[in-house]
Amino acid sequence: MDAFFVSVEELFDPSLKGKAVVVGGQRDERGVVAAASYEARKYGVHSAMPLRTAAKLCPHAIFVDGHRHRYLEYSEKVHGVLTTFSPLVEMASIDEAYLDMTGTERLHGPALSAAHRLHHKIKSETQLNCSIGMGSSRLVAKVASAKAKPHGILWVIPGQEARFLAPLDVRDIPGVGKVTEQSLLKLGIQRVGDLSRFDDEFLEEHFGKWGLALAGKSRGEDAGGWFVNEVGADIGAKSISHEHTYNQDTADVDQLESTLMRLSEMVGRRLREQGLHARTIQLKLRYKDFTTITRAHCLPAPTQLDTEIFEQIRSLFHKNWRKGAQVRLLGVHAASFENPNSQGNLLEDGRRKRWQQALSAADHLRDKFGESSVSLATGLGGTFRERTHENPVGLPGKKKPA
DNA sequence: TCTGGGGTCCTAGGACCC
DNA sequence: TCTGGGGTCCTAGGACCC
Repeated sequence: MDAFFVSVEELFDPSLKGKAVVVGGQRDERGVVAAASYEARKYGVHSAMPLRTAAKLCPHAIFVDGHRHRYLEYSEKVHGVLTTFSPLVEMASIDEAYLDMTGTERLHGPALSAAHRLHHKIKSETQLNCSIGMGSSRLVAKVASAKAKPHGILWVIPGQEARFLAPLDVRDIPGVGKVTEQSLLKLGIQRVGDLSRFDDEFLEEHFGKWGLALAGKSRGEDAGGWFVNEVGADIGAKSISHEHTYNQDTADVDQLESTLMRLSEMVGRRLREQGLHARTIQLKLRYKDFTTITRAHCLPAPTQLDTEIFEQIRSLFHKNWRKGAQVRLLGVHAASFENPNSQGNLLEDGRRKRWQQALSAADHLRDKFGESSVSLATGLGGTFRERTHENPVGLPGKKKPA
């Protein structure tokens, strides 16, 4: 999708159309640009740039908060259209998908004309622009769609893959970021064509497994461990996490613990929604100076309970936090999903079951009355922080009896 | 310029086991 | 008396993507 978040926001507020728009937060907030309109990009604004930098580069830009649920809703609409073109659809992200069009000629005609009809249908059904890349591998299709933007279609004819890629910057290869680009530059490799002239063994020596993948990519192949699945073989999530960056760094234990409780609840809730049980619980801690640590603990049995997650997180936090140090960010991460093997002792099982019931009741209440309607007390001196719509992470406020 | 949030994959070392 | 080789699991960190 082209400038997806911006385009969706324009549907909700048509006055944004044609203007410099930055999605991701307000101009004076801590945060980065999630998406910028083409108008804003003219001023050098791009995604991942700090909001404050964007405000300096483009002072007249309109800053809009992100609305994830809106994007998910439109992503689902797009997905609906895609499935009418091929049964093999793989959503690669919220605004990106691969379609395997092999064998659809009888139904949709030649792939290029199918692409044109898809282009039209996406626009008429969602009012959004997209770009389409066509190729014999995912890599080629993805790079082609990037080159087709905005609102274009680009077909790389089979056999022409290497020729299409050769003049492009290595940075255009998905997976090559700043670091890899610099390492390649030191070897005199700037374009994909330069890369393809080195043999596989040389690249493997320098970059290990990744070097071998790079060699394949320079020829337009997916091989190398990144894109080996069949299109449409969508795999479930491997981890679930939530994190929060404070607008002001803090060293207030109550506030920090309150945030960890909240994040644990959010992770627990999503585990239950997806019927998952996690064995590894990880804390993320970023200090004022941006140094970041992660500390994980592996549970004897997988869990989806807020209380068990928070218990681990709380202990990891107190074992690792430099007392009094200003904290910028906290995160809670759950991974190593396993089936719960209920062979613990019966007493524990009964206790867990009751928690399970209490939590799904709480989940229901949150569905009905909003996120802030239910919370577990953190048990800090018999009080908890009130959370309101304006104060979603439980910043210090008036205290209520637990 | 002062750096979000939610993910995936890879590397590497240590513990532990046979 | 000073040591192998293969495997798995756990933990920490980092590159990268949208």
